[in-house]
Amino acid sequence: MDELDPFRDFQRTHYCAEITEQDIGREVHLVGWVHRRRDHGGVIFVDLRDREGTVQAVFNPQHSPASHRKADALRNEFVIGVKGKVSRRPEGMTNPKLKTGAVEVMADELAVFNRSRALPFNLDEDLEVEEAIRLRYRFLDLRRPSMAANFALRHRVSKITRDYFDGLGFYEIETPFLTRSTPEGARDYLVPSRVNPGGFYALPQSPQLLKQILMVAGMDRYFQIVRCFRDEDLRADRQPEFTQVDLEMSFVEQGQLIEIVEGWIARLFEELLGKTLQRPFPSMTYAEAIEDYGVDNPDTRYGLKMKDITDAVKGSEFQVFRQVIEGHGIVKALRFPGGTRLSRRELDNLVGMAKDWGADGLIWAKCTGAGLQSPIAKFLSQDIVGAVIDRMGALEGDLLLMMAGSPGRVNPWMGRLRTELAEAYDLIDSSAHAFTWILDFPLFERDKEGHITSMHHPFTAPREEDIPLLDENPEACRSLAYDLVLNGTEIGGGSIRIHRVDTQKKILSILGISEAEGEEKFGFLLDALSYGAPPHGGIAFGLDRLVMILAGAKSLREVIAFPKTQKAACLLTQSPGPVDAEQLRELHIRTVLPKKPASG
RNA sequence: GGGGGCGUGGUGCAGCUGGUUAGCACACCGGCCUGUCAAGCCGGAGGCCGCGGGUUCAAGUCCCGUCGCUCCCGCCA
Repeated sequence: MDELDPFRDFQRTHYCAEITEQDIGREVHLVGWVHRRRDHGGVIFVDLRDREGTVQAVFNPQHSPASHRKADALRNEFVIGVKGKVSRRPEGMTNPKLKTGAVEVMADELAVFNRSRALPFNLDEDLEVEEAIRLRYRFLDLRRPSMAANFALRHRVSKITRDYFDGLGFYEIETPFLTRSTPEGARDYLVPSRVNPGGFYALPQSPQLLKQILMVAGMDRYFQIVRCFRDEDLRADRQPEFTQVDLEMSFVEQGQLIEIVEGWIARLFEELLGKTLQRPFPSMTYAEAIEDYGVDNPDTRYGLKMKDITDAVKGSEFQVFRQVIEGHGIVKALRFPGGTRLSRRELDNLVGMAKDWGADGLIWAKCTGAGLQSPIAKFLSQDIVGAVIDRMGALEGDLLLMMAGSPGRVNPWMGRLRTELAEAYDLIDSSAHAFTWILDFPLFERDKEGHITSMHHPFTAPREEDIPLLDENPEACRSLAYDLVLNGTEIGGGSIRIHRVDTQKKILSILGISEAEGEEKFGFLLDALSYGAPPHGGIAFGLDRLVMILAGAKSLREVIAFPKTQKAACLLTQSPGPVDAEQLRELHIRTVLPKKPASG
């Protein structure tokens, strides 16, 4: 076996990708990985790669017989050092695809610091490789230039974020990971306490209460780039541990906070994408979002807004409409311009899709010169057809898609139909970045069991003018909560908080949390609020989601160095894994595994 | 918890209504080659078709179960 060279007295002078025509004639010392080797029998080319990119090293037997001989043994991903002079590539040999394509390094010396086994997958091509393999060999996957670029971007997002908030007088303050479980929200990750038998810490879902306490503590402006944990099922845009840009300010109102956040986002886009964002960002109320888009995170890169046509179809002969309207349901419609070109098969697919979601049906109607062409046309009088066309602003060639049912079901389904249509018929400008603030969220909502819960969280302040509603009709009460949506993804959300202890107690009581329970779970907050808490509010952003969008990635896993799989496992470290019985004993823990069906 | 997709040499894929020797590209190994850059040419090695069961004369192919990865619903700001 060939000897490896010691790494000694080898001072790197440049990153590979930094070599330019300015360096021609200069001696450079480079280190990195063999990205690819091309052996022509005589001359050998090696694309030498480091974090920043690649440069071509040339091993010529006439120029340096010893290093040429040594280069013969190089293979992909060997770790080497090259000393040599930068030269201009011969006429016609430049590679315009490479940043360093006009130059090359004529190798005088080659040092081989380490070898590599044959690779489990190809690193350089943007071929799709099964994600399980990429994750298992994440150290190789991350060497791919596109991944390196994602982390360079992520670093710059963090750096700009720190600089921006520092510039506005925010303190970066750390909050504990070992904290206590609070009700509401997501499932907690729990950590058993060795010294307190039977006691558990919870990893924070967000530093919510502690940042409010920091405001009470007079810190005035706080921010943190902080890991948060939620033990819920994963999605392409949801990991069990994720990073928030979390901030909180005292003596602030919604408008001012929004302005500060927009300044930050605009700076990120300006510096990272060279894109100037129009400010202020557009906004709509929660009620408008639901009315027009069916969801509270509308993708505003395209139209296809929907409209309520309940009153227009009232009195129709169509049984489904009649029954729904009698049952206080709604009928909503969406206009797809030019949609009459859809074939019967395509329409059936749309209907089938809606039924897969659980919808009772989806009704289509083509606007033709001869009126509405639809399976339900015979149930609709001329008056009703006229009213619908009028309401929808439908033109000849348009397709109308209608759904009837309770608002809680029809709105999200129509919202989903809208995105499916936009995707299927290519209505999305993928280069666009459409921001929308969603304002005036309801303070409360009802869960499946009919219990009243906080829409945002229990510390969100009601709108001043809606406070009287707390007693009469809490569900109509709007809050001072706000979300920022980008291209249909919620990237941040926050609120003005309750700073009066009496209001906070009232909210808890509406939520059905008894005084004793409130005292036990949030006593420290109630205490803090009663010692001169300043008016305050804040917001938190999903850093991973933001970086994902900036990087144009389809999954969070592309911008997280060591992400979890959908089953919340790390394929690199094989976590979660078993622990010793002794460790469990110390923690006063006994595991009870689910029963498996008896085998044999 | 539920629904969809995928699983075939190291990687990416093909393999028809079940049929005899499982194919292609890249990677790998050996050889040739002094200007390539996804180098090229010649040759070679490499497969328990995820795993288990079933149907059948016969299963990569059909059925059931299971495991893994993934997308979505539920859940989650």
